[in-house]
Amino acid sequence: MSKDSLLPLLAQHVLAHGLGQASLRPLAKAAGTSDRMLLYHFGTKEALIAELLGYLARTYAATLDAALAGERPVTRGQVVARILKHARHPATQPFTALWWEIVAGAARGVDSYRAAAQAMMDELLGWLEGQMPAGDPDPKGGARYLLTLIEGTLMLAAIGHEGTARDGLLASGLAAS
Amino acid sequence: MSKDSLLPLLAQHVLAHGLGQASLRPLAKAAGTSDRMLLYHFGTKEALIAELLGYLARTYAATLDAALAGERPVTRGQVVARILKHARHPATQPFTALWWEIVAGAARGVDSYRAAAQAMMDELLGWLEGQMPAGDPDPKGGARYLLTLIEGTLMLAAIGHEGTARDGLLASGLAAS
DNA sequence: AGAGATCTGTAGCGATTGCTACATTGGCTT
DNA sequence: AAGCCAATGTAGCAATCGCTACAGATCTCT
Repeated sequence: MSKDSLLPLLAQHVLAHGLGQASLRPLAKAAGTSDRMLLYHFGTKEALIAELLGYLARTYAATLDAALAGERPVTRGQVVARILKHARHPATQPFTALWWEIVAGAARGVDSYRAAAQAMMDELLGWLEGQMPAGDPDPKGGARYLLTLIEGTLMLAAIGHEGTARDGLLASGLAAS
Repeated sequence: MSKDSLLPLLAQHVLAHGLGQASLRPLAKAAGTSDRMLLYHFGTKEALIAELLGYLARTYAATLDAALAGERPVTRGQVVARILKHARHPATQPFTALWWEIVAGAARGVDSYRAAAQAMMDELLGWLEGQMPAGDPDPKGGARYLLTLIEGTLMLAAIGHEGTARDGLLASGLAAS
């Protein structure tokens, strides 16, 4: 059992139970090994979390590529709608919950959290830029504008303000339902 | 030493060190008392955190009212600029870091976190509605739109993507520098 | 003044934390 | 066959966790 085969199992555990409550023994149990072996492989819990965050970022990138393929949208609203549909998909929900934990860690200045958060946002931003409508007057700025709106929407939804988020999007003129 | 006099000291400690790492003995030390007494007053750590979150929400509301008073802006961009200036103020930074922890808890479904997050967003939304420019065509929807944009901007800034956030705002047409 | 309620310190419990020392296994090389 | 080295289990350490039992202290009301 190597690092690489451990990481998916560890990721599954933190997706289900959160990063904050993740301690070595439960993690080991979920991965079918012992705390002793986790430290043997990763050296330190901190290093384990850092590698795990990296793995999650790579997984997120792969998920984005796979789930969001398709022909290029015609309007900005369609771009937003596609992302939101993906983010709200039940299978994505555990990841969304974890995302805010990563943001919290990044906001506190923890390097590995910040790196993972940036990597994921870079990935999403790249996808957005590539999906901007063909005749868009400002694809680069527009992608950043949409990213900002999307993340604000997801945050409001995360705390139970989905109504506010919906009305905000409606008033944006993007007319995503 | 009563609950009410304890809460500000406890709040100061979690603002400095985060909610996740807050355990009874350090909290008690910061408040000049003992873990024994914290449990005497609040019954349970969970109840303590819940009351603390309520206190933080009330404090946030008071801070907003105090810091953001002034004549009504003329453009939506000025509304956004005023909020962002407040959020970026050094004195607000510890609260901003804590905010994402609250969001993470709310996203995981913890009731007290969700209640506090909603209360704070209600407060901010109310302030925004009251500050929308006089002739605004859609003050209610516009306030929600601005709230979404603002929170997205703050999130990107929290993870070190301030450049992306700035470009997104520029492309929004609100022209907040 | 005496009785009861309120407040607070001391000590400790059982569980969990990250991590380590030591011993053992097993396969590979020579 | 001998020896070496990576892999793994067992046991335990000191620290911390939330919480509780017990004993004084202090205060209030009659």
